[in-house]
Amino acid sequence: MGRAPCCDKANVKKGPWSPEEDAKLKEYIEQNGTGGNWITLPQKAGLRRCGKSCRLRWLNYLRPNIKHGEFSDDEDKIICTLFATIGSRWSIIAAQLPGRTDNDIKNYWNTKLKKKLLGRVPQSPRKPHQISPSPSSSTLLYNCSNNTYHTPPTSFSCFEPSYSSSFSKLEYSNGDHNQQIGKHCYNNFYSEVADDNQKLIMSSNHDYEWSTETPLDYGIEEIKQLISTTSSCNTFIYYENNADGKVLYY
DNA sequence: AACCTTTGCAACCGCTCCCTG
DNA sequence: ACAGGGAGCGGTTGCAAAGGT
Repeated sequence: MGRAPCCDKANVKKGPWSPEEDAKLKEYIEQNGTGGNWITLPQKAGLRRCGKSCRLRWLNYLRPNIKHGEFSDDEDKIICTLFATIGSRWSIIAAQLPGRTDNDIKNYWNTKLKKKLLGRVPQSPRKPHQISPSPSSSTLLYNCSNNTYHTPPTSFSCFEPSYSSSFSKLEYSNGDHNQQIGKHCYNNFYSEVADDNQKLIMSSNHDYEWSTETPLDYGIEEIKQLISTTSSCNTFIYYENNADGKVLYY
């Protein structure tokens, strides 16, 4: 026996929203707010929709100040930077891009930005390195101070990043131990490419800029070796599912 | 012009988180 | 401390439009 459905599936409409439904939802929320209860909202608003569907429609399309259309270069850079840092935490990334929704960014990443990046990165013939045991999060942190791999607590989910206004510094704090694990990762910050031969580099003074330095397209062993000779590096993140085995190196 | 393939995006699904009783 | 339920999130799907043959 599974969990109870959030709504009466038989009596809710699915699929694209009509202009009439949009108008009803918008009018209701503008007059009454969401009331903090999406489940009962559709009934109150006179809509035959699931509450989750209403919430999604409002957040992604109807709410004020939604920005549609092309993403700017600056937005691209921010998305790339944050994706390289925190992965597919679209809601967090969206929070840094006013007017953009997580769904928008996710779609943009999956359909355009990822291809744009991958298309410009020479595919490595190297097979992805396997690390065991593999974490459920597909993310490993390597700490060269003690030569060990570890998984971020609950796959980063217990981390709440705080960003400075310029995104030049990100910090993660662990709620239980108040650790600031992420901060030291940003010396020699390194991210994915945005243009031919270009790399987004975050320097030790926490500024970032597009650079034409040689790409860091290494395997795990090479990275480990590199780390052992690079004093400024403490940590890198290895995305195990990365198709071509690339490492995001910090 | 007709058909097929690709692309882009809105929306759904199912899971986890978190709040409340 | 625990269970239940709603909110929020990320992955995935479906479909219309655009592009290619």
